[in-house]
Amino acid sequence: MGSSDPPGWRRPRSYHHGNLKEVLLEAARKLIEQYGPAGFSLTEAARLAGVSPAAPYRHFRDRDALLAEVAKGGFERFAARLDKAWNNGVPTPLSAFDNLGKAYLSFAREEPASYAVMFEAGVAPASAEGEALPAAERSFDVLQRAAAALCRSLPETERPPLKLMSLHIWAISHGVATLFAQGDLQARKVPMSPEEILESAMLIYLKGLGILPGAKSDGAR
Amino acid sequence: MGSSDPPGWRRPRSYHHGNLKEVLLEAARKLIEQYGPAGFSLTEAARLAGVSPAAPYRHFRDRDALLAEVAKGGFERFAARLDKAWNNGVPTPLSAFDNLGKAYLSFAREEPASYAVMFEAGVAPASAEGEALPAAERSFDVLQRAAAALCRSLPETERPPLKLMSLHIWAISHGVATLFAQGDLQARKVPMSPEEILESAMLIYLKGLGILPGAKSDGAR
DNA sequence: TGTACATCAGTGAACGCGCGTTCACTGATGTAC
DNA sequence: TGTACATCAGTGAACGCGCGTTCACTGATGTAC
Repeated sequence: MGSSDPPGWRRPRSYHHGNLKEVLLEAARKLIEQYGPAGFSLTEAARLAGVSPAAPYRHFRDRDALLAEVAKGGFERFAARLDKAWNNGVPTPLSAFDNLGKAYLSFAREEPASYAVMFEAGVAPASAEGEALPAAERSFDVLQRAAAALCRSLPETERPPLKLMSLHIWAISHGVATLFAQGDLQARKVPMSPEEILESAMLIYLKGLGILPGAKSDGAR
Repeated sequence: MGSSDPPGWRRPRSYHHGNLKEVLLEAARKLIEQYGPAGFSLTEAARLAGVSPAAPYRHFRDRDALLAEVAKGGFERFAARLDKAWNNGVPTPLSAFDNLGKAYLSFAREEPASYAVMFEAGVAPASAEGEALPAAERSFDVLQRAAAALCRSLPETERPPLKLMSLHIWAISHGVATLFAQGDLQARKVPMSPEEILESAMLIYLKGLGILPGAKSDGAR
């Protein structure tokens, strides 16, 4: 009936796949998850998508272009999830910050391939022409806005340099994510969950900044 | 004159190389630094060492065995350097801890290939049979001893779980090392050195634990 | 000190394989009239 | 509504390449006597 098909999604019919680009990206992510960014093969991704090895070249200039799109898509979803989790610091900056950390870890766990391509390989994400801020910077921007909001409870003279604080938060999150939350060699005999490790580290860090009150024994004072 | 040659080191003569194993490991590290652990090729390492592609098989069972030895050697040097930097907490735990962090970063910078194979790829380091504690655990053990020493100034009731604190320290160091200190895409438009980032993060973290005194404005109290 | 011989550490040619990429092609789709 | 045609998105065969690995080999080294 309708003259226009529903955009983006079609059942694979016969000759024309209709959905190949997205399917190839997903196949690539699956392969990268197993073999790493350098171990991934365009031919095998095509095989996994059920098309001939030449088919991907209708959608990507070459192997590197596909990898770059994996990174780009990853950064976009990453930025979106962080932003949503932060939720403008509502209801409170502290609870929102906790959500932000959890979102960071769950992205790294659910999309380990994207995360690896984004931060590990020397792959520069394909910069979409029309985009003002690359998604990578939008991700970092969420962290920076969170840091700023957390600092607002502090007298101005005691606030740390915003950029530096954001880098700290990023480094701690990234460290926990890559050491403990990445799939493969999961459970390094570590009895705690990545979320517990990250949250406790952040609590101590925020205490160190004076954003949270100090040790419990101090409460009696 | 002497009936026994100096062990380990000989000038490459003709047919017998004398030093091939170590040279191959170094060539591998150089290649991994450029192309990553999965992009490294045994054939090219042999070429770089100036021997035929079959020669490596006199020293390593296969490609994976060489990679595992890169990891093992890396962990050994890593543990040794951390241990030396920590120096049993002398002269003071705080200054020694600072040295420890710097040693962590300089290892990651000077041996990025080793560091990548150690922590990035799914490579299990070849466990030398006679060794009690694998070098990987000895590395972590240095962090744990440092954490313990730092905590000694704290009343027992306020000490954090040692293991957790060590994981925090590891995660922060690893995060800074992989995001900012690894060679390739150096300088992510970050105006600070990795050392500055790590040290400032650690200072705040230690303040949060009560090991260091709080914010300056507190000093007047 | 000299010789015989086992062992060690290389060579170089060859193999089968999967990869990235290209090419001329063809079937399906969408649009103009 | 129907037909002609341009365009899009696939096919499948082929290429050259570098890789990991093996094999029979050979030159150098070290040891026994």
